[in-house]
Amino acid sequence: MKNCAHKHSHQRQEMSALTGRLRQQSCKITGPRAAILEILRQHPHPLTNKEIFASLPKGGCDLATIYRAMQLLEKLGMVKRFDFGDGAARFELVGEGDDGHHHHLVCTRCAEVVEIGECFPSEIENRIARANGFKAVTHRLEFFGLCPGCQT
Amino acid sequence: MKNCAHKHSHQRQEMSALTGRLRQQSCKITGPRAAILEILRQHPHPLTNKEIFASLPKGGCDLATIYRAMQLLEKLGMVKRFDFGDGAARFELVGEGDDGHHHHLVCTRCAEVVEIGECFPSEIENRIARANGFKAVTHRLEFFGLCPGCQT
DNA sequence: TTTCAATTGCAAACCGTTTGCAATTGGGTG
DNA sequence: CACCCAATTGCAAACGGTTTGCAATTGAAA
Repeated sequence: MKNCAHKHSHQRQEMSALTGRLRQQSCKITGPRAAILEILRQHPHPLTNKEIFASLPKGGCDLATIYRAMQLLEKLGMVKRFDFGDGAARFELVGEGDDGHHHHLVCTRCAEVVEIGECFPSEIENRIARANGFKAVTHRLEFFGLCPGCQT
Repeated sequence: MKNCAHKHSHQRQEMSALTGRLRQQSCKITGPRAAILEILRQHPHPLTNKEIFASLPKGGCDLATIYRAMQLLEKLGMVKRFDFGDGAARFELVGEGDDGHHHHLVCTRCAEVVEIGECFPSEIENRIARANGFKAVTHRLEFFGLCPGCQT
């Protein structure tokens, strides 16, 4: 299955590399898209569409455009969608060749997010898949707790 | 942390035990609530509010009432909320004394759900918590894949 | 049976997300 | 460099799940 042992290279990707990936798919490099990619580049953390919207330079673009851009980027594998269970999707830029699979530790009080290197042991996942006859099994895993600052 | 080794006793709970738990909290045993508990008793699987609504005998109750009932039951720990990432919350009855913590394997095509006995190793969870100074750490974990019948 | 807080139904409000459509625009082409 | 058209955007309306205000209803304690 998935290999979770690799480092999640969070070194900022070059803008040219990002736009190149778009161009390869005959997608236009528009103002809104460039601005969105720039925001994602600057925030190595999962961002909601609304947060991206708020971070956009004045006169940014429509919220709907961000939703559409994130759908596109996700489909192209340039962005990974995360779900912290609060009803809002979050996105993180993914390195080329990487699948972006990793997990987070989220503070249930202040929403601080820490990226986690650990992953669910694939031997166990494989066993679960086999035991139930499932194929192409992945998992969604997030941790929740109280961060140092929020422990009363 | 959590003990994941116990069996998830899915033997149906007595209706009287359920209503008793409600009564203890000075909550009324109303028609809608009894009907909802009955549905949950009969379905040892995560159900959405809409599914509960649809399973209700004719002339059931308002959808809003179900939402309110599930909120109450969750607060009382009688029901556990699950999130399969499709935007709809799902609920399962929880045995008395149990915390209901467990996971599922969900078919991404037909939505079949299998309950999983395995859990994320608590030693690893503890290590993650300690390493980041977090307290009271839990996790949300679900598996997704193609069930035997959906593998083309 | 009386009584009152708890609960319900209904409709409107909310929130994140999607979509139809006309206007705009990137970027390959001549 | 001007042209052209498919790709993209803004805007507003629609959507699906969930919540809420309020007046009417109802358990169950006394």
